[in-house]
Amino acid sequence: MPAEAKVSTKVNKPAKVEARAAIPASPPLTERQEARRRRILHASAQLASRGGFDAVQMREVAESSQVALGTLYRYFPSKIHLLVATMQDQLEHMHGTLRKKPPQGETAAERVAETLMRAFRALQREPHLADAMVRALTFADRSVSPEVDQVSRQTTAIILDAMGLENPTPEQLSAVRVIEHTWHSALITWLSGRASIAQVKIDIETVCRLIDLTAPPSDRP
Amino acid sequence: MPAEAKVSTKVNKPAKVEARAAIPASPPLTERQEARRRRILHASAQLASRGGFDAVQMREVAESSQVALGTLYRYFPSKIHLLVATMQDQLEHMHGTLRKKPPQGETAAERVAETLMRAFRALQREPHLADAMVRALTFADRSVSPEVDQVSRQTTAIILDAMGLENPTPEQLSAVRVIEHTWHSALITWLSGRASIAQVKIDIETVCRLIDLTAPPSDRP
DNA sequence: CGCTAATCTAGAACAAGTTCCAGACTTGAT
DNA sequence: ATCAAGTCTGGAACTTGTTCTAGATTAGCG
Repeated sequence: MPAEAKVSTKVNKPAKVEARAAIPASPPLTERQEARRRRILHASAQLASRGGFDAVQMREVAESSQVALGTLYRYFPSKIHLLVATMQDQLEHMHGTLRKKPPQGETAAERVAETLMRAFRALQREPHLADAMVRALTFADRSVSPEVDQVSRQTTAIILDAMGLENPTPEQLSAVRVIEHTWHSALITWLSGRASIAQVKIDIETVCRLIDLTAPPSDRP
Repeated sequence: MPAEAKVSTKVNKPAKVEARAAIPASPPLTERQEARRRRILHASAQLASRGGFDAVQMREVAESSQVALGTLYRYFPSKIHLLVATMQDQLEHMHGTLRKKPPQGETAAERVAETLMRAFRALQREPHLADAMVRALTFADRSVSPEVDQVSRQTTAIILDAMGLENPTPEQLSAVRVIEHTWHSALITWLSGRASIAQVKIDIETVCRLIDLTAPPSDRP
């Protein structure tokens, strides 16, 4: 009965909307829909790379990706949703890249710091894109929680990878949480010009010390 | 030659504006101007307390504070500036309150954690206000850097107060920076419903352990 | 093939932040 | 008291995110 599979279910909430999870669950998209989605994300990243958050204008994204404005909103119910999805997309790349060349450090703390600094350098290459994604991430309200959570999980996975742990203790998970907090907030201070790259480095290295602090049993093989 | 002292100097930047420092420097305001400023901040906090960030609408703020829209924008060049100024205002209160009853903990880490949790509980009493202020703070771009920096300095002061240190070492200052990062980011996750109050507590306590880690010489009297 | 339900498109319409403007009002200096 | 310069006001206008609508298209099914 349907045509192209439903993209998302809209509800008439007074002010905000909800979204479709970016996880490969949900109704599967047809090929053309998948293509549209890709075009949109590409346009989003492209525009963001130019002028950051402000340069990602929904009408422009729609035009660039050859899609009607209404369609854009069907795929991504708000600008924030779009940018968070863009971030998910970029994060996947990043995780893939990082996997290939695991960090070299001796201790878990060193490896995590190294990994985050590597990611940081990647962001420095596209500071505007970083701006758009991070601002969206921290500005997101409850209606974007699932997507933001997904980003958070992905980040956690990257950090745990760097630590090289199978069964992290609750304490270590707490440390990872704090590291993520620091990572996000440090990025923001850098993006808004209130902290230098060197300062971000120090902050990351500082917080990574928490890992040593929470590694009681065996850390070295 | 002038009338009421100039409030701020506007420049025709393509998209953004700049602001007057909230620090008691800059051209001093006349009494009526001070009163206007106060009315505006009050209206802002009031509206924020109701519906959070979205409820602070510039037209409403202007009306509530009996000021023309153009005047509101002369005092606070953007909604973000206004909310950050509102935060400065609230932080001063908070710092005063905290000064009166210093934290009881034995170690510096305990005292800082206690202080932050106290602040957190205060925010819980006005979650919408907290939402508006914190969202503005993290969404602020470069044009608001001076004001955001001021907020950051104030927060640092509160934490250092709690630590009870006169001459913090660079290491300790790094720890304080990381604590601030964690504080802001943890607040965001709480406000957006992605972390529970208990989780925030754990994160704060976890990061505060960094203080012990960076207190080499003498910590106990 | 022909249907039917859902999707997509183009474009208007609405909302809130921000900018502009002309005229009334204040202020400090002469 | 008068004047010049800067402020404040009310309101229109512009921008960009978001919503809505009517009609054209598409996908899968009988």
